Amino acid sequence: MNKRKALKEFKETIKKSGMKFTPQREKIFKVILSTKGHFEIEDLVHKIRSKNIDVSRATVYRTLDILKNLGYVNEVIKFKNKTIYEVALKEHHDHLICRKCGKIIEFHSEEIEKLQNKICKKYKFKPEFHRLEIFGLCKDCQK
Amino acid sequence: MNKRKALKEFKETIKKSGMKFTPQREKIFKVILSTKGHFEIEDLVHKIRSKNIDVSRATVYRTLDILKNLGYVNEVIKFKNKTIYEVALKEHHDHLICRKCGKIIEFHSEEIEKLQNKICKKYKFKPEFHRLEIFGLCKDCQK
DNA sequence: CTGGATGCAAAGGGTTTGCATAAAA
DNA sequence: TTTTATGCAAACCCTTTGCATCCAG
Repeated sequence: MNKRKALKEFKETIKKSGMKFTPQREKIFKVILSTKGHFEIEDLVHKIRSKNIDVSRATVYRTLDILKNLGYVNEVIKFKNKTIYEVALKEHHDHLICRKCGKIIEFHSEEIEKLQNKICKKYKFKPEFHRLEIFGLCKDCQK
Repeated sequence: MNKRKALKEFKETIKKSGMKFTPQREKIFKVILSTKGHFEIEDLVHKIRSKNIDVSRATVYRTLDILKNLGYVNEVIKFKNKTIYEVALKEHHDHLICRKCGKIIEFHSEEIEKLQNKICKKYKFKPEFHRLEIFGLCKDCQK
């Protein structure tokens, strides 16, 4: 999905949800769209500030919460009391997280997903989303 | 492993690591041993207080950190900025977490573990531990 | 004795919130 | 005009830390 289209869709969704489409929300959304991979709120605030865009930290937090509820971003993990997010536009995937350098490698395994569904069925549990994080040492940090 | 034995082993481990075996550490360890399933620090503090045991919150935090490093407890998840732990005496397992009532169901799948190892090999990643959390609605909360 | 452990209270750091003001609709 | 959003700063909450005191080894 291209950015123009995504923005338009976001505008409509926001309005349909009874909220207002403000310049701040537009700006935050745009910055997130241009973000590759994972980010934390502080990153966002700095990125926004460096573009001479005026949005308060509080608004960034409030908007992130909205974006999470609308499904535009996912909370990946709470690490050292900081929340790490990711843009939710790509396909679902899981993470290998290097304990040493912090690198995050994404992977996807249809086989694992299938096994998860099997387990949920067994417990009559209705899955909505999941997180699989494998911590360890990446290729470079094993040296 | 019974509690007496676990405590003895803990005492030895603590000493071997060059730390002191204090009454506070003993008390905290005992309370954790008698804990079934998951807990958060505040639970621990209250449990300890209700037994008229004097241990400061700071010491509980410091001891939990030691227990984590020694492998006696695992950090399960950070939820609403609170850390949830579990006793690490049982076999490794993963979690189904009910988004509505907060219930945590444990499961284990050897098949999933094997697939994970396969993936790590592919990325030349050396896994140390992992977390698989499936969020959704438990049997009761689907009604 | 002596160095690590404890308790207290204060500081930290990310996140949330109350309130007056601003601006979408 | 009405209602929701913003900005600011203060409040929150979990967690960490500095320091004087204590105590296990």
